[in-house]
Amino acid sequence: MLRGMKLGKRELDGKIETLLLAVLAEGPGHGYGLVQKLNERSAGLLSLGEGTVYPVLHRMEEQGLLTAAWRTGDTGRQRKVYRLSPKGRRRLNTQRQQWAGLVSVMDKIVGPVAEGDSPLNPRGATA
Amino acid sequence: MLRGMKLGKRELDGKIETLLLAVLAEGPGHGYGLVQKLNERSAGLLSLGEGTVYPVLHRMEEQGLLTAAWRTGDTGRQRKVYRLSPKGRRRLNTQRQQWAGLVSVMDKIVGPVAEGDSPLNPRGATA
DNA sequence: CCATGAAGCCTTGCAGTTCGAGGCATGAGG
DNA sequence: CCTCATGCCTCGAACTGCAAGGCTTCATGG
Repeated sequence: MLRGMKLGKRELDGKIETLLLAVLAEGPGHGYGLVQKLNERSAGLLSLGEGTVYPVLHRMEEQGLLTAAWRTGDTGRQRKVYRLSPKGRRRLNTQRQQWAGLVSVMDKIVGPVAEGDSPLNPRGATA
Repeated sequence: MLRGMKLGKRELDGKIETLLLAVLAEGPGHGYGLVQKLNERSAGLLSLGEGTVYPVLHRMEEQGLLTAAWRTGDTGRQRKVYRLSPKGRRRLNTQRQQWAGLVSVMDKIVGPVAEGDSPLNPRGATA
């Protein structure tokens, strides 16, 4: 099977924050779990390491987008559970708009992304 | 008219190369003109400076994606005219795929960009 | 003649981001 | 005891956009 190409190294630049905000908007979560959730949902296109995500979470907490609390999970293990703050929710909105803006620009200049033209389903691979 | 918010500072990260490839795929052009073309076509969302674009062009030329030639334009002025190389054309393809991949990931996790939800046409502004 | 502004090109330094490598601790299962 | 998965963290390298600044030529107006 023609494996979908992974995203380029810097393809994600600036988007990880948005992704985290979106996932946390569905409910609280801890770092390690968030990494897995993102990687799984991306259907193989993403393979983030923890070393990539943790600094982002710290930055976001520092900016007041997130609140963190230590919780003892089901396993009796200590986890740092992050929760979206009101400010974070607002940020998610503006991030969504900026993303829409980028899509708009790319559509105009690079051309729209055709249906079924994603790496998951490249043209000519399906017959 | 309700002006659409400009893109965030780093929103473009990594995409300028793609934009340039796409524009040059339509025909050769020189730096200064390319900057204007991009800014105009973006309908106000982009406002790139030359200091941003020139280094990218140099990098791309160095990588063999572009070929450059000094030409005397209509005004009798010297211009450095860039032209897409075969390698550049291939790169454009992979860039398009990666972009499609990113769109796919963002769709899955952040949610799809609704029609007319771009900063150019925000919801609730159109009647 | 001189000033101004637009067309054109360029470089340098700063700041922000991802990523890989690496390190530390706990609990479960062999 | 050892190893693997969970779970957290930090550091340095590499890349990128951006602002600021500088250079030259041509056309226009005073």
